[in-house]
Amino acid sequence: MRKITGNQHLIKKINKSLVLDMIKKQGPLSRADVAQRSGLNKGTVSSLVKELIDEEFVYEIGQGESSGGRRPVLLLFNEKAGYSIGIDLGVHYILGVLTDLQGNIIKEKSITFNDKTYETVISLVKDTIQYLLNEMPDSRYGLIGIGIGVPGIVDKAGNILFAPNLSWKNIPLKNEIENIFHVPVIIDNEANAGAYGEKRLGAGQEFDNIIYVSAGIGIGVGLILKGELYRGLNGFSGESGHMIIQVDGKPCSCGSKGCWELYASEQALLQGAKQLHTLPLKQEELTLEKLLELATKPHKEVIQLFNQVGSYLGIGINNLINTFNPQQIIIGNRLSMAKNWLEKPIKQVIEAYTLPFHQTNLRIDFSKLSIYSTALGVSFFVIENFLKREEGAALFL
Amino acid sequence: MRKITGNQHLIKKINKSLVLDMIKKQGPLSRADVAQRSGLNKGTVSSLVKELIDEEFVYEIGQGESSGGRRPVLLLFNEKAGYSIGIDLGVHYILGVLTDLQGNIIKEKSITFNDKTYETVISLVKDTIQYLLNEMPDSRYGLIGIGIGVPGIVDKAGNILFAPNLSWKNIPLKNEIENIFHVPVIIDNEANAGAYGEKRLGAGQEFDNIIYVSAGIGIGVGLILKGELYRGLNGFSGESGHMIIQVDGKPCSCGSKGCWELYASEQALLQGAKQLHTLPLKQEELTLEKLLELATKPHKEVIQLFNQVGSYLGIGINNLINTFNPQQIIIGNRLSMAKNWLEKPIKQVIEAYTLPFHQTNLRIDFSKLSIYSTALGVSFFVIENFLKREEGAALFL
DNA sequence: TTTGTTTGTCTAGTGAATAAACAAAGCGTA
DNA sequence: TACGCTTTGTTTATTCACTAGACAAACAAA
Repeated sequence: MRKITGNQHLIKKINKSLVLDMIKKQGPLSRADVAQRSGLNKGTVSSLVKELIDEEFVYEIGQGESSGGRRPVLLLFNEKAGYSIGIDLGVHYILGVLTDLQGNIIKEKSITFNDKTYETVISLVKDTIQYLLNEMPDSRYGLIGIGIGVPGIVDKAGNILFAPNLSWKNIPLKNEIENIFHVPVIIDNEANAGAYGEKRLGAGQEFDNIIYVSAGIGIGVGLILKGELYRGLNGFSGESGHMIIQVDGKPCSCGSKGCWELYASEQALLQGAKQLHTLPLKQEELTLEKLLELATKPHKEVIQLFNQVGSYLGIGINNLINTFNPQQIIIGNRLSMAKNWLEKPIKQVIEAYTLPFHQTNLRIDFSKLSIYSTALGVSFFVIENFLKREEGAALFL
Repeated sequence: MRKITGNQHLIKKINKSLVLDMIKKQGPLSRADVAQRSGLNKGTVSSLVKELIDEEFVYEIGQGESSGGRRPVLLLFNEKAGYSIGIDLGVHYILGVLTDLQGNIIKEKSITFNDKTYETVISLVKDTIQYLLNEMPDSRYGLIGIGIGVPGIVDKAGNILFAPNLSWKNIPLKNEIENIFHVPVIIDNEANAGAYGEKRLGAGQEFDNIIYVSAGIGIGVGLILKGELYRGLNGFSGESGHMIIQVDGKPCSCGSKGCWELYASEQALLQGAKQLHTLPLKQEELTLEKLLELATKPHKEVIQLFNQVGSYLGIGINNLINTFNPQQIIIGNRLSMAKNWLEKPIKQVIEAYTLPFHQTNLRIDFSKLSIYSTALGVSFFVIENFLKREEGAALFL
């Protein structure tokens, strides 16, 4: 049993990481700015900045305006010191992004697939990574890692335990990718990644208690609590799609009945559409995209369908709000494309049902990163992991 | 904007608190034991222990057995260095405990009341505190604080915003008690307190991700995530009793419909009992205690009633498990008295409905502290708060 | 008795932070 | 233009907490 003990090295890590974080998020700043804002001594800041410059995480961009004295030397985070790759592995598509250390997309590549066998898909993933790798500019640290978001249950060792919509089981994905590319690989659930993406780069940057609702074929949830992703005991948190909202309701493939995602997902929408006989579509043409087209026409019954799905989304979100008292709900993944028809019913349900105290200071937003939430999220996992290792932990944010 | 910076003071605080914690939980230990287990240098431990002895948090109990060399001096946590008072303010009762710093109950007092007006009840609370205060032994630090758990929504400033079952609104309880007794006062929701009590002193000591289900007149939930109590943005988390498990179900006094607690609480049980016309009880005699008596006879229909409530409890717990992936569920508050009839249906529902991955390494337990969960929980809040401050905190601004 | 081990203290040294002095570079005004 | 005042960033001396290692005391076993 080893406990964490305090020593000077820990202090330095904390402070160095604080300084870097400040330059990263609030830059350009002078050394004096950093000292003043952090409360650290000027000398301390100087010495920490010197190290950061040596490591090429920070550089000087020249002098700023004087306010009556010597002109400051402005410092900027060197977002081009290394690059990260994030892969959103969906049920029908792969979206890969190459990002710099600030999370800016340098290059992206997306493909769709129909053959879901593991061999086929994983080969496409490798191709995508290789393609992005070829496009990567030279830099001090090169490729710092690869992140992959998957639609399924992932354990903390990076194995996909179960991905129902891909029909995959027990896949040691992290090992496989690490063995090929020889960089750290992070595998996480698509909803967790999306939540983190929105928190760090998207709609949730100002908030610390966020529930990200990934409404796609099913529903997954990513929880940002106290500013950090909450993963649960084994990393399986967020399977709220299988929350029962209707006792003895529709049977679900998970073995339960009345699960939320049976009423509020893309699948629920398409099921509902099948029952409509007034649609100018063949059964095999039924897609979310087509329904969105119809809704814009506008097609009354389709809009009503969206509204109904929105109401059910609101029911589950109500449950989550009463339990978590979050500051923000972010709705992401494919259904967020239907914002125009979902937003109102969701908000109506919450206004009517959710406890009044839990509604104060609460925001309901839609994804800001749209299709990039997950890919950027995993990419940012990799970046933070890298900076932590290089710098020492970002203990306090 | 002030950030937390690292300095030597922080190191010392971390290490000192580590040493104290170790002696507290694993004592009696020698200085050498502490050094070896913590990884700290022997000299460092010696100097920290010297301070702790000066502050009377630790004392030497004499020599232990030698294992072939000089005999060790054994150290023990001085749990009598101060005392804390915890009050469980229920809907019909007040339970007060005086505890030492280890959470042992030195004295307790409970009363019941029917007049729920604030003035009456608060006067009883004050009497209870005063009674316990009179019983308190002399000690270095005396009364270190008072904690009060209440059945309602409490904000982070210690105001009771809303306690439906007491018909209270906007009560600045913390201020009022502090002004009388002049010690730090902590007010929290009854479920949060119960969760913390079980985590630190009861059934949850070994686990870090726990959901405590306080099943009383209504249902509240206390969340222990990553070993810490999660309170949400404003401190309102855990109102899962108002999770909708039946869309368009029974109307709830909160304005919503189909809330969990309408089907799975003490109130639900009594409602159900009212419908039974075969009971040898008058309407006004209907209480949980009477029903428990009947169940032991055994009375078939009453047992069935308990089973039904258990099943519904299982439904909501299923929802929480799928969302949180906890390691342990603890069922507490009054309904835990019905363990014999509730445990089986709860476990059956979970086995049948909850995702299999979420069931591995999951425990379903009942409260170990029984009626003391909440009172001990708030008392322990006070203790931890005190120890944090005494050991040179001032970390957070 | 002797030898080796364990405990706990003491001393010297290290690393990181702070305070304060200082040099460099600018502005403003007489 | 000259001088004083500000602001920036570096340097130096000091403080503080921890570590390593020496050491004395206390003990078991041979």
